[in-house]
Amino acid sequence: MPELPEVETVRRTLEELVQKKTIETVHVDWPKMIKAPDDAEAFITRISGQTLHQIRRIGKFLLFDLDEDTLVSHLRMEGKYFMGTPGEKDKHTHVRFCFTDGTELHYNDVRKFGTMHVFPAGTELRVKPLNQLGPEPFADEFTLDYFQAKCFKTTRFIKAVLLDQSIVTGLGNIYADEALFQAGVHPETPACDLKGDAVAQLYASLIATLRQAVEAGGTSVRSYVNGQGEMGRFQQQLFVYGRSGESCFICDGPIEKSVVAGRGTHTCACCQPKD
DNA sequence: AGTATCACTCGGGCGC
DNA sequence: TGCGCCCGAGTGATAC
Repeated sequence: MPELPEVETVRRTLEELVQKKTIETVHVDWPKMIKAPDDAEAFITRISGQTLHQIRRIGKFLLFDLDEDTLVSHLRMEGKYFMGTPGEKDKHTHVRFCFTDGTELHYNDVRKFGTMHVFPAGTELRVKPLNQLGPEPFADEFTLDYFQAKCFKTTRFIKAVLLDQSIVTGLGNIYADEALFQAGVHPETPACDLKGDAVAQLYASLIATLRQAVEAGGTSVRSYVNGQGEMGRFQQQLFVYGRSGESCFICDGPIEKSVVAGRGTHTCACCQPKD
């Protein structure tokens, strides 16, 4: 499931492949994934003829800057982009962007959970789904003070806080579990009960974990590959995610799996004591 | 208002 | 072979 590091890797690899290409036409085989404009035909006619200038990323969203519009794309669970063979598609390819030079960008999504919105350029940050997002973990606004204040005023489990995109955007299940482990914090700790040094440790851990994952080109679990079809390397550095039943690299105790905030959660009881 | 819970989107993969 | 169920990001509805 692509989180910030995976989406950033897709952004980097994809931008090289499609920058300055002009969309001739678009084929949409699953109209339900087009959320704005209201119908897929309007989506197609609107972006046809426009040139792609750059790809930005906000949280887990990709933003394709066109001449007049911005295409906002969320990969959700298993969405992926790649340069496809013109005219060739498998049953999970739902959108094909055909460029004037004869090449095609394909959007493929087994789960069909991904979404696309098109807005007039410059307005995308003022409307859903981007207007509810909190700061990026690497942004100047995401300070320790900010994070501390958010934690201090809620009784929710810290894991739920980390997954809340309106508090900090880009974290998902993998990096939430990894950051909590590295900080030695139990995911079911009420955020307001965290000691000052635990908040600081967690703040540092989540930034460091995400930074390392971006450097490694993301984590390949399930089917994630970047825009050029390559796997990420960060799975070699996971301490807890997907390791239930295996032994902890630090203390040799068992990695346990439970459900916290409605999500499968991986912990080491010894390294992340509940109190 | 903040919080918790659920339904919903979907299909591969699983257990039985 | 086939059925029911789980998983999960995000949104929206509901209830307290």
